[in-house]
Amino acid sequence: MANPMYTPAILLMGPTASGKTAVAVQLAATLPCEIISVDSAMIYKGMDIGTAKPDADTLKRAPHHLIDIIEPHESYSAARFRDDALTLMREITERGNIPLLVGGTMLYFKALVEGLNDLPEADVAIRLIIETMVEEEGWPALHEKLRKVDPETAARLEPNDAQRIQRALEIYYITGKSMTDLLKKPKYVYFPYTPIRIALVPGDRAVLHERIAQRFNAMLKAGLVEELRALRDESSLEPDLPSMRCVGYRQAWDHLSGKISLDELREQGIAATRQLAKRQLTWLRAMEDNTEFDCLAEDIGDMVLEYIRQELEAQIVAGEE
RNA sequence: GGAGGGGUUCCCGAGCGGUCAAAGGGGGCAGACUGUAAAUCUGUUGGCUCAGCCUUCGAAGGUUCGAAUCCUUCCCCCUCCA
Repeated sequence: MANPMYTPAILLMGPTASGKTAVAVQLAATLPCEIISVDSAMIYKGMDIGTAKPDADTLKRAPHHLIDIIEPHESYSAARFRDDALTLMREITERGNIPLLVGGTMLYFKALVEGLNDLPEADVAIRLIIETMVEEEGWPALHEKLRKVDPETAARLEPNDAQRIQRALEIYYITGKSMTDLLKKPKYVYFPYTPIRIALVPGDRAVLHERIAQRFNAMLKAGLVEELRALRDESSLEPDLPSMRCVGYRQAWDHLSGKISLDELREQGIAATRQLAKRQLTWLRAMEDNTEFDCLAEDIGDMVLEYIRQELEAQIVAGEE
């Protein structure tokens, strides 16, 4: 079916609690597509409640790729996502289906479509060394070190931006080259698809905030704290793991450690979710070529479906010319 | 009924005669973002015709050149003794 010149892929983006899953499931029920999750939290096995993972029944009706692919003590990356997603997209297309990428991790979308430069992957040993240096000297000192080997990157990073300073130093220690130099090399963008980009955006932020609060309360009722307790019991987890820094789990961890009360967990968890949604909206505003839909609209699913149908038709027409 | 403590900008909370539109934190808002991204970081946060002016520190008076800061009365809240 697929015209090799115009292989469509649907990108469905939106902040947390915008109802992406519901729309995706509706699309999957109607169109010949397969869902790929674009979500840096749903990748973790056993983290179901706090990540608002679709339930077993939904997953049965509308299977999602890239959910439950690693353990909470493991880590993932934008680069791995890109590889995984491209592999899946090829398989899906070969089956005659359309890849439907759904999620809120905008860096993953960006890495997928725009590609990544050739940079070394994370190195645990080197990060450990850098962390030892931090304990002795602090981040501003490391920022100074970075300035000596990569002044351009140092100039654009704040002396407190621990994560990015660590990454820039890591790149230098592994390759002997500055991040600046490596980013200057042209990247080879492989993305043989014509994307249909859809952004689900709330027309009224206050309503989204209300939804977020209700959903977080529901998560607590559903046993978020117990879920985390069980995870901690069965494997040795640390609070600084990427999985344990996910919204909700981080606060639940503090609660289990006795640092905060249940009410504080509720309040802080809701606030952290709102802040996440805001950052996601900032990403969406910065991205060009998205077609926006008000995720609070009643018939949002139908509207998106209709739009996709039109776009697919337009692609076919364009392909025949 | 008696003895104390307190009411501060959206919230918590510092200030205790001028340098206070008022520290700090939270929240909000805006932004950044290349292998941790649900992460990490930055800016901003009374109003306006904006290098100035106006309105804020429970309420109303008063002292003073000048008060969120001192005095008086009143209204709330908390603790203790009855």
